[in-house]
Formats: sequence, C-alpha cells, structure tokens
Amino acid sequence: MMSMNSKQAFSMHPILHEPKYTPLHSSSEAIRRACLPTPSLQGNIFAGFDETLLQRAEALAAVDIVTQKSHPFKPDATYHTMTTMTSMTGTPTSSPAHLHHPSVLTSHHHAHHPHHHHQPAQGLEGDLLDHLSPAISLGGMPTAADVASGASHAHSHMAAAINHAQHHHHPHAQAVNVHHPHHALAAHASLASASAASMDAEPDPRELEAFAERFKQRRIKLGVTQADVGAALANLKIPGVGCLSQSTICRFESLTLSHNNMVALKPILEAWLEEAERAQREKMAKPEIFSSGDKKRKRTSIAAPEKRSLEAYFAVQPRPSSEKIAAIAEKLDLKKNVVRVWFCNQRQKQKRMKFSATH
DNA sequence: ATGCATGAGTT
DNA sequence: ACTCATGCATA
Repeated sequence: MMSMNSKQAFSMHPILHEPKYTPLHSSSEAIRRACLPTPSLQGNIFAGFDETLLQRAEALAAVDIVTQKSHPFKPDATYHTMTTMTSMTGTPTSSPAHLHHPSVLTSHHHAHHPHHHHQPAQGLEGDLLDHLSPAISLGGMPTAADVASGASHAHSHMAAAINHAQHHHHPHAQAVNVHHPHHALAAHASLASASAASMDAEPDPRELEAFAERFKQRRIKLGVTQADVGAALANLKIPGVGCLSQSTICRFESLTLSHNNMVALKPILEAWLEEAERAQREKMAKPEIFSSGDKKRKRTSIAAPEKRSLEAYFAVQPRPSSEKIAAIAEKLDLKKNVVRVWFCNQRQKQKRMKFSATH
C-alpha cells in the first residue's frame, strides 16, 4: 500500500529566501518568520475552476521534463526489508542510533508579525520551471578512527523530557533546545550579550557560516563522522542535550537548517568539539558498542511525474486546504497524508536558511 | 546529502 | 492543522 514510486531526482527547488537578515535586529525569528498565510480565498473559488487550475498547473509542470533523469536502477524503492542488519562494519560511520525519542529543542516564537509579503502570485506561467541545481557537493569522508565519543552505549536512555523553553520577552533568539525534564530552566539572563565567540545569541549568519565550516574541518581532522558526532553529544551530558542524528549534523555543516536551529546547535557542537579535541589529546580510546536493532520505517517515494505536479500546485498555492489536499492526493493517487506532509516539507524547505554571502 | 515522516508546541 | 526541529531510510 502506500505509494511507492521511486525515483527522486534531485531537484531542489528554488529557495527563495528572504532578502537579507539583519543581524542586528531584534529577534532572529523575525527573519524567517515572515511567512504569510494568505488565507484568502480559494475555498470555493477553486471549486469552480479547480479542475482547470489543477490541470493547468499539471500541464505546466509537465513541460519541464527535460532534465529529469531516470534511474537505471530500481524502479521502486520502497521496499526491502532487512531484518538482519548489523553488518555494516567497515565504514567509519557508525550507524545505528537507536533512540527514539524526539528530543525537543525548541524554539519558540511568538506571534505577531505583520505579514505582508509577496506571494507568488498565481501567474503560473513560468514560475513552475524554476529548478535549480543543487550545488552543494562535496564529500569527503575520510575514514575515521573513532575517538570521538566518549562513552558508548546508548541504548537505554530514556530520557525524557521535554522541555520547553523559554523565555520570550525579548526579541531575541533563543532557541534553546533540548529536552529536559521538566520545564524550567532558563534563567537566562540575557541581555547584554557580549561577545561573540563562544556564547550564543548571535544571529550573525556570517559567524554561523564560519563556524560550520570550521566545525566540519576540525571534525574531519579528528576523523570523526557526522554520525559519531551526533551520538557523542549525549556523552557531553549537557543539560538537556541528547544525541543528534547524522542528518542534523550534516545539515548543520551545510547550513541547511533554520537560522534559529543553527544558533541553538552551535554552542552544543562547539562544546563537543572542544571536548573531543581535549580527549584526543590525552587519550583516545573508547570502543563503541552498539547493538541495534530493528524497526524499519519505509520511506515513501513520490515519482517524478507526481512530484512535478505537486510542485506545480505548490507554485499556485503553497498552503492548500485540507479539501484541496485531498483532491490533489486523489488525483495523483497518493495518500492524503503523504501529500499534506509533502506540502509541509516544501514550505519548510523554502524557509531554510541558505544564506549565502550577503552581508 | 536529502526526501519523507513524526511529534511537541502553537495557533 | 500548522510550524519547527529532527530523524530514519535512501540515493
């Protein structure tokens, strides 16, 4: 069941990020917070031309099939179960992370923002064809010797907790994260921030960018993989900080996280880096043990044609109503929830940082 | 390195 | 039902 299609080409969508952040501004959230609901219409309007619009969008979307590449391999990617794994030794990447508990790093936000914004108008004419090529590449994965983590073992942890955070009041960035037993925390004094380097609270994109780069460099130098870093974070025992996935570390390094998220993670990774280097200096030895387990989740794969349609719809209306989503889902023969999540993720992507140089 | 997904916390 | 921070499963 589910739709399993395969193929996902790499299409990155155009990130239309915001113009520039003003680092010195008040909240950092304001930066990305600028979304606009645009609730306007479309409830019934669509009813009328819904079909027309959808078809039009689809038609337009269909046009751009030029660069789509098809994969020679595996037409359907969604299945295969491996019940027995545990044999991936060889690569330095530690893998299993286990742990299942959503940690909570939160950020918070408030709500007030006069949204006005541009909204991609619905002139679907050429907007659908924008595609961009991802340009990030790179890859180096030196094999690592593990030195990073501290203790090992990790399976049982149950931590729990959620914490939430914090303060608000000042328009400051805060995003503190982590889950921590029960609330509270935060005393924060805020204010006066001060300097810069090791503290947090500095919404300066350039600094983050620089740190991310340094971090990656040092990490590689230490011969530690992204996954190792994530797992090792738990050993730091920083209040509320548990481990993070390879994905998150990767995203941090490539700056593909929200600004708030970057700011929140920076001090944590910074702490790990220091600790790792210190540990390396004196001793390094810690076998890691992981056992892993089970539980496989199936990743739904949306086929290229459907994906194109979704992109077309998104260009017209990034926030379709529930009914709309249902209609689209039916049309594309996808589960409604899959479509809903796709839109959510699309919106999230659009908001991602990816600040380039500007400043 | 990324796509699809889950969940806490908001709205 | 949405946003955000994250993660598993994959390419």
